[in-house]
Amino acid sequence: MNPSAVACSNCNLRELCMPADLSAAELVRLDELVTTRRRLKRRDTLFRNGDRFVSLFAIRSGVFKTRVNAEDGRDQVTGFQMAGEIIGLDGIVNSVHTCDAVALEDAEVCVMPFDRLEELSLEVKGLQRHLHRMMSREIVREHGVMLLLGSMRAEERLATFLLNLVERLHARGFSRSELVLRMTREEIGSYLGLKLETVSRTLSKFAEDGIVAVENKHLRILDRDALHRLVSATA
Amino acid sequence: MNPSAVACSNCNLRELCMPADLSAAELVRLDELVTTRRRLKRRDTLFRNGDRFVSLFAIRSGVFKTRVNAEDGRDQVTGFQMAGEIIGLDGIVNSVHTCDAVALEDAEVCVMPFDRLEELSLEVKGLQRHLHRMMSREIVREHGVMLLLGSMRAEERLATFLLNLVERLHARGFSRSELVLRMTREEIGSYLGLKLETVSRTLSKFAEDGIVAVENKHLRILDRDALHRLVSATA
DNA sequence: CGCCGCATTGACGTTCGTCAAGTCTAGTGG
DNA sequence: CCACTAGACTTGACGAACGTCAATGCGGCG
Repeated sequence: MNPSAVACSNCNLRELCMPADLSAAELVRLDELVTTRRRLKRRDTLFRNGDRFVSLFAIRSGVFKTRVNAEDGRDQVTGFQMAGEIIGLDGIVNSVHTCDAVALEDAEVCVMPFDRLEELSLEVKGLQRHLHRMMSREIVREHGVMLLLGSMRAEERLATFLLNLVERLHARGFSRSELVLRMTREEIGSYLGLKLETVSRTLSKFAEDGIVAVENKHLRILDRDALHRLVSATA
Repeated sequence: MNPSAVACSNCNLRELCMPADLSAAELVRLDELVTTRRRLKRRDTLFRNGDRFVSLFAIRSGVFKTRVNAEDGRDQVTGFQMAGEIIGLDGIVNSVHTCDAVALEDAEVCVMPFDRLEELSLEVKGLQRHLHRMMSREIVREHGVMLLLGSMRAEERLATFLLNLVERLHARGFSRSELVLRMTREEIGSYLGLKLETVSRTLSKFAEDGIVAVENKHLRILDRDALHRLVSATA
């Protein structure tokens, strides 16, 4: 792999996964941090519950899911991550990963050894701040998921999910009305605390109501406002 | 307030909320960080959704709840926090708090101005590491809540909740079998994604089955194993 | 001592899960 | 390149778990 290919300094995703306000000198330091990349194929796991935690990973391409496992085999999808997002933060506390990260399509990640990241962030204040903000953002995101799981009905959950997904895709240059679902109905259901049949039925209902057009994994949002109304509907 | 009273160096909760392996010199620095405390009465809010984020808070005494608000007025309790735990991490990402923190009983917190905490953690590596671990721990905790909300039935949720609560109290020197619920049934329900009636009914059922003895807010665990079995029961 | 918030319990309704049948799709191997 | 198959999806019928609504009891605080 060509060294210049793993430089943050000329990565078009830098603004997404790294702090914006670094000096040229600091950027050079950053390139020392991210020295390797890793390619994954669909269904490959980036890390697994129980794996020793060594690195955080910045997603360069592809979509991942993270999931936690219950003792009895049930599992819960805790998030879907895409380009520019960081995964592995769960491993920091005990140096062990506590969830699985699985590629939903062929993907590539930047490997960021965490001990080096910590050392570097002692010297580069902007990096330290960035790391704190990333972790805080994840905490806030999970608050939102708790709200969803704890108090929303199926239609609201799915509407919230679709709007969030398309918004994040839009931030990456994709359409605000069309998207491809990289995950199965079952994975969506696990994330939303619903069974796959309920996800399917609810999507069909949205389609009937003219809110979306569904064709397998391809989805078109026909009535954004209707989706928004569903989200803020009084139960 | 007597200055010595706000020193981490002689605080009996230090091992809970601060790193264990600080040198004497580092401990002195720590005392510079935590200069004020704040007392709250029952129902007082420590911070509110929308408040500017300035400080993290370490709980010295009392129990808090944090909750997020939906636009339509619904809310979701995201956690109950007790002595030695840190609240306010949600505010870091955008310098604005995104949830409310409410005292469930008279309480006292140590105020840790976050800009100073960040500066100090540039110099005290153990403190930096500690901050990272705290945030990661919160992320992992929330994964557990997502699993609970997304895939457990009412009895499992409540059993999980009670075991977690009594375990944390035990770590603070309290009984492993007796506890006082500082929160209402409604607050428990909000946290667990259940209605207060369901919480009440489920508690009554546990009492009927001889698993717990309930008298208002006072609760005695009579059969720990039964609770554990409920948690790991295949749905 | 009285009131108000909290809790309990019952009857009933709704939403979503379960089970099942059948179609479709995409990936695999001949 | 096509046929085959396993997984993914849809849809329906039914049931269980939990929510809703309502009545009542209780206890702590002013």
